[in-house]
Amino acid sequence: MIEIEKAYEAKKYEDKIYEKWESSGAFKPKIDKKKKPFVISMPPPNATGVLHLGHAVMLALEDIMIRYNRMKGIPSLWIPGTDHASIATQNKVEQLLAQKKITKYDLGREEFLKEVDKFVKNSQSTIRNQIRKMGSSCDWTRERYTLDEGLTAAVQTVFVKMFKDDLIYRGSRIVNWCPRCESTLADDEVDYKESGEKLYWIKYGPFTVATTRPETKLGDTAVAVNPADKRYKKMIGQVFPIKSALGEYNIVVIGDKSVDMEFGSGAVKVTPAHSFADFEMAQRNKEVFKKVGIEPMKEVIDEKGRMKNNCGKYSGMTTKECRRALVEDLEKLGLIEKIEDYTHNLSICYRCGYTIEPLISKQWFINVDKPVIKDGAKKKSIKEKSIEVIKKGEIKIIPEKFNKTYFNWMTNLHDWCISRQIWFGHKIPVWYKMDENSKKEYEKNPEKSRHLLGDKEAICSIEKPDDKNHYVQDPDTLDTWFSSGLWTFSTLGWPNKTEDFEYFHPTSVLETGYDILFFWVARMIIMTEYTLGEVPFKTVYLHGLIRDKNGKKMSKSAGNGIDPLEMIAKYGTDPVRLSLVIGGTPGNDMCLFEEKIAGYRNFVNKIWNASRFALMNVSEEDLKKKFTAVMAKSTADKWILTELNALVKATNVDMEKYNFSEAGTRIYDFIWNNYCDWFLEMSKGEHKNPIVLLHVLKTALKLLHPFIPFVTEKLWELMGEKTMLIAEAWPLEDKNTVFKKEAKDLEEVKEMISKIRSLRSELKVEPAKKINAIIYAGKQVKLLEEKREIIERMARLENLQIEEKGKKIEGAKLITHGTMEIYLPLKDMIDMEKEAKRMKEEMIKKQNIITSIESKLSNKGFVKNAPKELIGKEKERLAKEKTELAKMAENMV
RNA sequence: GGGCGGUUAGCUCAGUUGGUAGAGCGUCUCGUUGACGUCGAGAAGGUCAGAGGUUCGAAUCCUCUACCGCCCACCA
Repeated sequence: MIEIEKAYEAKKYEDKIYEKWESSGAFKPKIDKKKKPFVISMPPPNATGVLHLGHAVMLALEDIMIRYNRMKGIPSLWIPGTDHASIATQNKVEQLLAQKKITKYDLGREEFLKEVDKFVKNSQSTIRNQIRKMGSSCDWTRERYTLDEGLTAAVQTVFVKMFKDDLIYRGSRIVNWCPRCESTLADDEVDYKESGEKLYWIKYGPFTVATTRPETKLGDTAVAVNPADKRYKKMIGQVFPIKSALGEYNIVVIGDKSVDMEFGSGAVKVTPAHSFADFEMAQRNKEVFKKVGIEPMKEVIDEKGRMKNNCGKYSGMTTKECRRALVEDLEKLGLIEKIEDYTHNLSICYRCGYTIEPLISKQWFINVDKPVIKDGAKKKSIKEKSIEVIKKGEIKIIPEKFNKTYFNWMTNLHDWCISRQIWFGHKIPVWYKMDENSKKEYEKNPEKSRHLLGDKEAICSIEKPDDKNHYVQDPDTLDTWFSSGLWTFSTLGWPNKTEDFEYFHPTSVLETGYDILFFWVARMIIMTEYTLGEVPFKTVYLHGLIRDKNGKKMSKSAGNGIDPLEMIAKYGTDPVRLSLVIGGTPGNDMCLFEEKIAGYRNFVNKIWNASRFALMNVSEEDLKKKFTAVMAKSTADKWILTELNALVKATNVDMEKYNFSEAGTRIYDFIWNNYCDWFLEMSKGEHKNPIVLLHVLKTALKLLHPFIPFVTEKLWELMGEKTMLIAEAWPLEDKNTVFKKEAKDLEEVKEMISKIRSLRSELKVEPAKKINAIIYAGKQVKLLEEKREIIERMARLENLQIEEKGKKIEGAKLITHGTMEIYLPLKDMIDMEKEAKRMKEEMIKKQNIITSIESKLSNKGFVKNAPKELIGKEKERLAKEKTELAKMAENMV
């Protein structure tokens, strides 16, 4: 008899257990070249703040995978880390400084970066603690940071390699520009927001054009029409003077298929320097511009979103101010035909929400179409290769539906702009030669002297050029996704040929939310295939977003967010983990609400109490005994062991298929229904077998450990185990513990008890009231005699008479159960009339079932095509239903 | 505009080679039975969005429709 506390108190144990795991070295895999390792690179949380539910679900799922594989004896490595998240972090620090009325320019680059580092160190330690709170069994000795020394070396090495391969180039192109961040953004870093705008119809030489951005009129160099448009066809190639508030200017008419004849007037004003579509049109019509001597690129908006000094009286105005002023002036000139309300999608910065200003800028790009990766005799572009690895199945995405999304994105990928005008990040390893004067000028104000950074004598190298006095490093930093794209191998020590890298790469699974499939997953594939010529991981597991009870996105502003840490404090980590895993399927969003967590807290407590009961019924001696199949004594023992074995088998299949929700649900069900409600209840009588009681429970604890590591570990300890559960071997099938006949017999007994209980309840017999029963058991007399005590206790019977067969008992209620007849003499206790009616209804139901099975079995097609097993089952069932109905009919008379 | 999902019990969702519709929560009726009221026993509740097709048999496969959602593109 061992007694433990009445309820599980997570808070009391969790931190201590985590420390014990960590200090035992269990998180650190042993390199064993004979075994294939299991590796997950943890998606590094941004170094900006705190853990949210997205991280929590990520940590829960990855920990399940890692613990499961570790218990299977596979060297399992889970590398944690953080991402410097250049723009996000810089913005955050800028905001904090703004509260003190300080700008980054007040501090200067160096001082500002010191501030950022301070901030990052602080949030990193917060994040570390939170990852620990979730019970994540990651290897902290290998923790990395995208901006640490080693990773910086990896970033520089890859950049130089790409530069040498001519894959990276610097060029003036139209880019997404955030005037607030004063930086470029990649195409997929642009968000769209529906916004109510005006559509201005402007008289435009011989045309009328419609635009939402009249201020860009100052940068117009053409009007585009569809070459098939009869109205304008003849004008293509001609030059027209256009009246404006700043006097006249010339435009050329170009023909381009992308112009929609139906929209507006069918003629579009073209501002190549400030619109992606216009830029492309100008590219396609280069020759036309050349012929008439018009320079297509007329830049009128600067990096701060203000009108350039070539804009006369509008110079210095913001685009918004300019729009207002210009429209007013055009109205005075009678050039505005009409103004309509119009809704369209505004491009905004995904980090700060500010309106994007497309403009021409000199930036670094990665050419995604250049054939550069050797593949046999051919060379393939990084784009082609990245598509191929998914097509060939070298990388498997779960769920598969994302393959299509991935292909679509990858196919339409344009050259990737990788330079950012952000201070915080990896500096670009390119050096520009300058004479002394230029250098002085540049250093005085780098922001305004970018034009001095000439390409001609630029050097790309990690080291500063020898002649360092004449070189200035590129002031830009790299897109944060450039470094996170290298994450799976840079964290393993690459570019050094470390043992870790050789052994652990490629990694096994990349688990993350589907929302960063493009941002990160796709870029990892690109970068890794290019750099190493291998995949970064073999499986991509994508989880869904966590939403609130009404399916709404959780957000601070909506106030519907759930803080995982608060929930952990209230209910413990284990329930939070379960609530994030069970009920979720890969790639699908999942709702989370507090009641759900509370429900799993109940489950955790249930396991605790089942263990409490088991421990109360075993001796210290029992704890030391080792279970073997021969220790199974009773039918109940054999039944639960058979069920347990089926559970182990099914769980293994689910775990291998990444069906964690189903695996979790199944174990939950086993513990609660099979183990607690039946086996434990049965064990309260004569048939007690402490060894089986313990063995089944301990096996279930092992299966549950990846899901709810804390409570299972604690119970493991309480069961007298000296080694930790985290390092225990994963349960495997044991055919010696399968007892088909006994399992089936016990199911019969269970079913019988249920039927008696059900009838009692329907007839409103008080639960406490003991009643008599006579069972004609046929061949099952022996079984029922063995289980007599259990049946009596669980069905609340006073006097149980078991016979092989006998006569109908007048005035007693009959329950038919296959060939068995159970009579309950309840005459005095029930309303016989009502009961007769109920009985009739039941018989009709039975008759319907019989009819439906009969028609199925007389269907030639069914008999011919259905599997034999199924036909056998149906026949068996028909016989059973028929027997039962006959008995009922007999009893009615 | 292009693509992808979803629609199953009052609510949140499972349902993996097509073979008698499931869970949790909620509801109702009982219950102080040797662990657990963070509990137990029992019950009610579903023409699986709609229409057609394939099949002996469809929630499951195909086609169409409706509604909801997401992603990509971005038309001035």
